[in-house]
Amino acid sequence: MFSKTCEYGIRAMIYIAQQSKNNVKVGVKDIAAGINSPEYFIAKILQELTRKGLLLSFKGPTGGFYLDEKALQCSIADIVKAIDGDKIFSGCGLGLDYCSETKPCPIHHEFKKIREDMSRMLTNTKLDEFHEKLAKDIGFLKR
Amino acid sequence: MFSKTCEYGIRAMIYIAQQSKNNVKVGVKDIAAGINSPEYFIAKILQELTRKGLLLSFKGPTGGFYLDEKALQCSIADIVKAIDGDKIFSGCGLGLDYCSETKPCPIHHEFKKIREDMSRMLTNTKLDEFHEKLAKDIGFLKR
DNA sequence: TCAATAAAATACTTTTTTGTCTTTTATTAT
DNA sequence: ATAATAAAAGACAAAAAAGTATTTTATTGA
Repeated sequence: MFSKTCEYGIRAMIYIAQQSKNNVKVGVKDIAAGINSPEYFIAKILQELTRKGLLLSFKGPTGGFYLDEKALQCSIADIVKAIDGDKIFSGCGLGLDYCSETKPCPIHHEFKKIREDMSRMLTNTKLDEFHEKLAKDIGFLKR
Repeated sequence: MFSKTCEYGIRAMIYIAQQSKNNVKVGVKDIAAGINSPEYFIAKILQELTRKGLLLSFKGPTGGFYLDEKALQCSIADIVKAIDGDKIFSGCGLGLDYCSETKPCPIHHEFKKIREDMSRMLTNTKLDEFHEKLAKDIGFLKR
């Protein structure tokens, strides 16, 4: 469904959202341990998300990654688009470049509904939901 | 969504299903041209599907790939499982190994419905549907 | 029988994805 | 000022996916 990069990215963003409850910035090491991902790899992913403006960061001691009120409005769909692009939202299920309503592939219409449901779900799920969630849920971002 | 290998595989199977209307075996070259895929690559994929019993083939002159009545009962889901495995049907959206009903990831329940819809759709779509379809539809398997 | 045909098997190359490591830059607290 | 900290940047390595080419085996029709 999503690339590994994207899976790690979503998990990290949810983790950071949860941790941002108490306005605390979290470091890469902490995040990697929290979501069970390779440390250097997630670092690269988070830097990319920061560059794209979905995530905030601060260098130096007491630094780390964090989300402010505005960034917490980010949806899972935003993260997926930033990392995997929008193939999953608009691409043809059979990989055809010019598949469309007027020139549909054999399973275009069946796929459409599923893509729309997924798109809606990912768009409606925002990081601030996880911000509210209790600390015990964090464990479920690992393994 | 699916790997490139899987996309080509599905397209080829649909193409063969359509061509099997008149009990004609189709060769790799014909299939590659028909679905606009790399020739050697689709050959390898079809051999794998044949080995797994989803597709029938015959060597030598007048040989090629074909589907009999039984093989035409194959669903898109069967093809996906044979090529990409069942990650898309049962795997966690965030890539967690032990995500489950009792230990769900933060978006487990939202994902569940989508996975189920997709699974149902792919399972209910069988190759013999395409077998019935008109020849003009074939163009929509390319590009 | 034998030349032609077409899939099967297999080896190989390229590209993309995933993952690791080192150096640089910004920031803080002493 | 400066030592410590943590992200940013960028180079590098390994693994997986995608794609290509060659050789072998089975089958047919002349």
